[in-house]
Amino acid sequence: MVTIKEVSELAQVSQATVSRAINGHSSVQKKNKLKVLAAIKELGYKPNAVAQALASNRSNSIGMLVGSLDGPYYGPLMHNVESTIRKHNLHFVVTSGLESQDRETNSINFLQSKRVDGLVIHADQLSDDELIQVVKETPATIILNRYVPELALQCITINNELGGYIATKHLLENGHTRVACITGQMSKIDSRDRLQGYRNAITEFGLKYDPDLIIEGRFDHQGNAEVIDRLFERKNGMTAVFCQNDHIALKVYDACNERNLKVGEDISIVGFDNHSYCQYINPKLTTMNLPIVEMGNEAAIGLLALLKKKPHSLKTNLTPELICRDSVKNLNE
Amino acid sequence: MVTIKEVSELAQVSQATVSRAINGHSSVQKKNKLKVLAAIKELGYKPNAVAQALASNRSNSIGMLVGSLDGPYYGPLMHNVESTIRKHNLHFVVTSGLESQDRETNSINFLQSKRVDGLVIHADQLSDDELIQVVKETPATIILNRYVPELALQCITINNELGGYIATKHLLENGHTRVACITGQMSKIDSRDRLQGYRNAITEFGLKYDPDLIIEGRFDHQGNAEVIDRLFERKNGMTAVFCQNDHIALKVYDACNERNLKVGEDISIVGFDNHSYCQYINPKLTTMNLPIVEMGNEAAIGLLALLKKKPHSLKTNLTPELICRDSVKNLNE
DNA sequence: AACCCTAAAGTAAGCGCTTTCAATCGTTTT
DNA sequence: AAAACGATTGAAAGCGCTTACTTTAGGGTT
Repeated sequence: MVTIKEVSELAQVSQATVSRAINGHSSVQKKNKLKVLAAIKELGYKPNAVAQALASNRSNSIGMLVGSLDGPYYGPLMHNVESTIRKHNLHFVVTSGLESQDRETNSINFLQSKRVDGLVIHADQLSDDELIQVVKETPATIILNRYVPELALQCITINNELGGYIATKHLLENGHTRVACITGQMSKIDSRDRLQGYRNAITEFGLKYDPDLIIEGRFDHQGNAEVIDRLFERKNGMTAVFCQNDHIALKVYDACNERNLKVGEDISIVGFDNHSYCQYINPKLTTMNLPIVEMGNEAAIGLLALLKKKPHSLKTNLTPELICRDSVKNLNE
Repeated sequence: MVTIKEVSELAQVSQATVSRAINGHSSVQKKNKLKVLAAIKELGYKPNAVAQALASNRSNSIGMLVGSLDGPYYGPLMHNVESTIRKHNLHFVVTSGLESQDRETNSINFLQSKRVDGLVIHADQLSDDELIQVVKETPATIILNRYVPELALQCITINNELGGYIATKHLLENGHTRVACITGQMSKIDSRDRLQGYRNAITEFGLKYDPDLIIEGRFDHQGNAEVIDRLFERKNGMTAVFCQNDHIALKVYDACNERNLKVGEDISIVGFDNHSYCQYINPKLTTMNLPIVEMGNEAAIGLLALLKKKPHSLKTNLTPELICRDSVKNLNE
């Protein structure tokens, strides 16, 4: 590996001058700058980022923690953060937490040990305290999908309550009065928020909140089939169901098929997440689109502001958007 | 930030001993090791990975270049490489090349400047020469989905020819004799390989290769509709079509719908890629599954071997697998 | 012509760690 | 008991860069 020393010798200037030339510092004579550039080219010199980081205490890179490197949610999120970051000549490092607290802690330690200048964190398992601790070490940190009061200016969340409200309202506006809701795990704040949105809509429409219409499912693939069976067995007169995510909605499709009920006709469904398969299933699923792109962009913008220590006003609570497709019947017509 | 110096002072040993204790070197008295560990805990010391890397010329991390951080192909790939890598206590850094040569070069430079110990590269645009150059600087490099003769032992590819053969054979075995093939861009090696597999199968079954049945489409979303129209207009008597990827297959579904042809009945289709939506469309698409998981694992295993300079025998040409669903009719019955 | 300024360059001290080499010390060998 | 040895440790020299601090040189002042 060729070092700055060799460059300085070939260019016949000091290492300091080479360093200044590389980093676009003022006060380097044009003549010398050209000599340096020529030498760099001739030797094929590439600065050692490790040494640069150690000496300058800046790494010109930002780190991101996501739940998984795979999947329809994190993919676009990483992509959007990265592309903005990159435009500002910062480099991007991702690690995954895999919904394990150890892994999340470990990943953040890794990023911090690499002395990233900033951090974008999407953590499920870390406690508020831990997050506060992280921010203490890496002040330029943006936290996604979590609200920590002490870090209010650095948190970006999705307004799940509003999302639940919009989804439910859509059903109500289409004339449904018996709208069921299958939640995710109630241990998750997302589930509770979406359910609250559901309640808000129900109330707004002068209906009564009926626990018979509510059942707790799971966001992942486990055991929703039985839950849905139970919901059907309740004979609660439901004509529509708001599923708190698309996986659940898919299972309801299956349950309807088994019972010879036609989705979008006998029973209306609204999902949540706007998973890519929503447009391929039959009938196409009406669902809530998560503002992932927006979240990625906001995160990057907020981060850049933090790095420059500029005051910034983040959009901190993003609104999901209703995507109307074919799984909801309008009873008013 | 607390440094090794402070730890050494608190533990009343030299920095060298602290360093050795941290890195699990032999020859550190148990007594001292405990003192060091206690001091580390008390101070909350975290080693500065940047300094470590500079001093040791090892970073304990490996880099990966993918086409995009988003998407159903790269997601699992990253995930699988990462999980194996992580088990070996190495860290993982990804960057994306976005199918631009500049970006790919830039990304690799970034990773090399961070002095990653090894590299996994999935590059579309880099030339063989550039790849050889990269390997010269970072010998522990695995190249995905490319075959560079000079780097034969470090390349892992998917056997597209075999995949095309298997897909076509499946159709032939189901009694189809007029099997069309819609290729990707013929400028891409994948397209040519898959087509060659098609030819092999056709020949093996004693049929004649008929250019009337072949048409060049695109792997992405652009313009396949017209191509498919042209194929249909040829009135070539086709009863089945092998689509070189699932996007194309999806377009053929649309074309069939427009013509009131029933997929899996009037016309049989095999796709390629096993995109997640394949199981959600109607009828479910029979397609070739890419061995992405296997590729990720092989890459990681190969990389670890290279790092240890152990000889290794990589599985270098992985076989896609036929996933039978409902889009192929058996004419023999 | 003596003086002062300032832009540009050089010198050298780290950044926080690893690692070579030398020193120390309790043992074992003869 | 002297010599030799191996196991631990410490001292210190870097790793390749950045950056405060100094020096130099050229230009403008008086």
